[in-house]
Amino acid sequence: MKLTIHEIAKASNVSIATVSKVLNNREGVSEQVRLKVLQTAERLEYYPYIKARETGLFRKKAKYIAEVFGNAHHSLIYELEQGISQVVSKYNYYEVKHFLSHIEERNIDKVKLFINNLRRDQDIAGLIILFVKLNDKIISDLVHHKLFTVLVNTRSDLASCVIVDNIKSSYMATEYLIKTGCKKIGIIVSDAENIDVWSDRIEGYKKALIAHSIKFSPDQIEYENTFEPYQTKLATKLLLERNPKLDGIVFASDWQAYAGIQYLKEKKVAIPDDVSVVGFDDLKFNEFIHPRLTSIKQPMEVMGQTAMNLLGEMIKKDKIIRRTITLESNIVVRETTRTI
Amino acid sequence: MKLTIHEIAKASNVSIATVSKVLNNREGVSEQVRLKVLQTAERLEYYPYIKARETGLFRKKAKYIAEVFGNAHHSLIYELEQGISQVVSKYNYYEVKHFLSHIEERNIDKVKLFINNLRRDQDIAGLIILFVKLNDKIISDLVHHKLFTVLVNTRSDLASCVIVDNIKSSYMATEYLIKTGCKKIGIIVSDAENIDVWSDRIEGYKKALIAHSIKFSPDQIEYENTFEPYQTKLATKLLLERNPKLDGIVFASDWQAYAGIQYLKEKKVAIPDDVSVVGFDDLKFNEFIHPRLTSIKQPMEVMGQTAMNLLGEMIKKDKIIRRTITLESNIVVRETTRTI
DNA sequence: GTGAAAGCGCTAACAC
DNA sequence: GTGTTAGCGCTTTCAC
Repeated sequence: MKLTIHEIAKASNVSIATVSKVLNNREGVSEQVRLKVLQTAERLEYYPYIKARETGLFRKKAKYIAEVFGNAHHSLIYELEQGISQVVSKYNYYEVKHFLSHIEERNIDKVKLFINNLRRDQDIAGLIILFVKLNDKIISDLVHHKLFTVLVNTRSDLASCVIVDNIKSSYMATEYLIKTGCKKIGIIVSDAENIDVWSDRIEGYKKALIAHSIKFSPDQIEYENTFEPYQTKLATKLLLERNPKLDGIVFASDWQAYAGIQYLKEKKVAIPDDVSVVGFDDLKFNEFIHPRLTSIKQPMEVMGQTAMNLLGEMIKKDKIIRRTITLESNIVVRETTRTI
Repeated sequence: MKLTIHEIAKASNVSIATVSKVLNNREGVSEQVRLKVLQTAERLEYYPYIKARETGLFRKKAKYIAEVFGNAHHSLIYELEQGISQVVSKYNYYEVKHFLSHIEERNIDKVKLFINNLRRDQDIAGLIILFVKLNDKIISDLVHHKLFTVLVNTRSDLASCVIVDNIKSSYMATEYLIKTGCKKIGIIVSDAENIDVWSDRIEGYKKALIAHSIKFSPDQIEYENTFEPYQTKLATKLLLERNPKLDGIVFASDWQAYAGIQYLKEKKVAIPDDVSVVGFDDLKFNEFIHPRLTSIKQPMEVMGQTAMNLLGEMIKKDKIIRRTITLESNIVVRETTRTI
């Protein structure tokens, strides 16, 4: 913290201005001086104090992208982050600060407070918020402060969003079960309020049943928020007890499906013949579980790329863009469902 | 970027010094003025420019912890990060910047360069390097620059380390197979050079064989670096072909074990009776795979906590500590091994 | 080709 | 209680 350009200026018998020029590869310095300065800088192991550099008039633009993650399986976070990073490196002077809200004890209010505070950080070039449902007030505040923001996996009319149509995806999952002959289909889903994903998946599920004239009753929905295998098995048990003729289950996440499948296997329920199962997320493990899990795959990596590209566009044009990009999901058919 | 204390000073008819006092809750301002300033600040939506604040003489201490991750399964990264964050929040003025090197295309040189560059960032309070094997030069540079550093999952005499004894862990895994009756044990392991973990696991494996007077030949080692299921299955195939009587396999990671198990099942090899299997990492998924995977569990979360505590101690005492903390691992016995 | 001086936004002595 | 002023470490005119 002590070594400044002054020291190295003195040591090289030049002015601080000259040192600055050399260190920044500016013109107008004789090769001789340039070398001398460079050498003493090297010798003294001088490193510029970046913040000071950035405080000046000549201040560089804001420099980093902040990502704020809500609750999600870390596999998804990982893939999303991969996508973001790939694109960020193209705008290569940005770094990414990564904030995880589940670290904050899943406390959505803390997340909101945190995001609000982010506005104060004038070094943020842009913000990507993932898996966090914000109210309109916060979003409009962000927009109002011209903090470029892209929402991933939540919808809002007030900001740019990158989403997959979860209603459609869930419709697809449910319809696939119907087409493979399921007559009585249940759904196990979280109702944590922080993201639209869950409610959308319920809606898509219902729509599919209705579209195929299949009776629906609220009994066919089981809510499970903990994502603990034990709890999920319990949820599966309850769902089955309430619906003895159940022959298909949509799990709103693969991780929950694993526990559900385990329960079914323990009860000697044949999968897919007695009960078929579809999950969501298409985790890599799906290939290893038995039977291999049919699941809805969402293009997480691409979503990350898309979000960052959109953000990059805003930053470049220095203008808020309000665009909703909906990406397609697809069903990866494996062994927990019968063939059509 | 425009609104500074000058503007709000002018708007409130006071000096910038007064504004600064109010905004920093300093004494010596009349309630009247304080209120007025606060109100105009609110009205004009002023936020202090943090960097300028930190550039002054009065400069705050360095403010963040940098984590640099090498290659590891994201489950492990997640747990480690959890541990770090839990402790960081106790030193609550620190934030964590999180850097992932696999984003950098697994290029270890880039990681090293990156870490070297980190020295320049005088705002770093401390550095936690995980799953990256650094040469002595870099480490001594870090130390020399008084950049407080803790290494996780790699050893070095030059810096503080938090590790588990992988030789011992692997010995434990191998010995367990021996005790359950395995006579011919192979190991499938990565030989990526970036961490000691792999070589240690080979060493522990060999030691166990020797200790129990079991013949070892290099044929019993199969290297697999890609972590691709297909490649790992191939590795398993090769290992079995070279060692027809093989009745036990140590996989140096659970993820690889999954693929290996899948291969064995495809070949109708009974697990654990024909071939027993032990993995490393104790991923959560182990409960769901069939047969449930026996694995060596390492206390990732605790390692994160320990590393951050150690770093915190250095920062607090403003002094480099060179301490190696070795945590214990344990074997979680499930169904891929026979009972003793 | 080189250096003096101003200024970035902020805080903290120290006058008034 | 309030304002004046110096200074943080750096870059950038603009004279010399």
